[in-house]
Amino acid sequence: MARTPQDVTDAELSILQVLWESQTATVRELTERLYPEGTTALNATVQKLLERLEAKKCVKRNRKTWPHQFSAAIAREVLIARQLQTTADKLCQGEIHPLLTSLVKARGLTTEDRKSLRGLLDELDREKK
Amino acid sequence: MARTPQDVTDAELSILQVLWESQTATVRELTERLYPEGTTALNATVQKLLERLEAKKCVKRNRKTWPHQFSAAIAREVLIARQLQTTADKLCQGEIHPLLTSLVKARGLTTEDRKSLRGLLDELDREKK
DNA sequence: TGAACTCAAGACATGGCGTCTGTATCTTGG
DNA sequence: CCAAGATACAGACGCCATGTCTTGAGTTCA
Repeated sequence: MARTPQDVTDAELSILQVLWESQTATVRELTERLYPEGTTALNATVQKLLERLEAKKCVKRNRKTWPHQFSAAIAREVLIARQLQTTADKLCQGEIHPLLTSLVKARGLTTEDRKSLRGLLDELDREKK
Repeated sequence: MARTPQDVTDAELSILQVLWESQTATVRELTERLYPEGTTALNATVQKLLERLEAKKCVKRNRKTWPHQFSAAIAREVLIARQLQTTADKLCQGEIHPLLTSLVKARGLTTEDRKSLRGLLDELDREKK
């Protein structure tokens, strides 16, 4: 039962979080944002994380500018969907219905939440008919 | 950015999967089921995994019987809910609505799925009114 | 009692992941 | 054009989570 590497790790995710709201950033900017008290060695850390994110196609790098500009190459929604599928695979043999049931039953759904959900369902019904 | 241990690891989950369908099992039974070709050393592996699951309160052990009988102490649904909350925390600041949206938009929802979802929503509306 | 099985505690190994070091490359001010 | 400072890149390092194994003690039954 070998361990399976994670899709996007915690440190990598923290970088994506910043990029999602900043559109674009340099290594220095990211470092200052994520490690305000840190040493300059952390620049290399951020660089490495970006390198790995780039390999995973989660980040785009613009090499034309100096210093390089980084931006997210994957939407938060895609990561959410991927993560949900992973959960479904591990716990429900890929079925997503149990996940839906769980979420709907969870406290925390407001009346508006339910209304907007119904709207989504109606849309699906219409396009599938 | 220290790494955080997992809730239930893959190997641990594979044990729970068996317990969920068998109700109860011994170490030997679990080992034979999970590692059909394995050596007897794997009995200790399974034992260790059970020990950790017990510490996490995911497994109950009946010490009155010999050999000990193990059973799941946590429902699959609870683990699903927990995992979903973790995803929400990491990717949506704890909001679950984005998860719902993602799941509903994903292909794979049948007409019956949508119908049963509506039923759930109706139920909620009724009890919250 | 002795053989076979089970339990328990700890050690071990692999590898993921965050971090750091050292060096090459680029840019800018003088 | 050169020196100084910043950035990029490759590789190494170290911690620890996690799956596995070793050893020795406890239990059952013929």
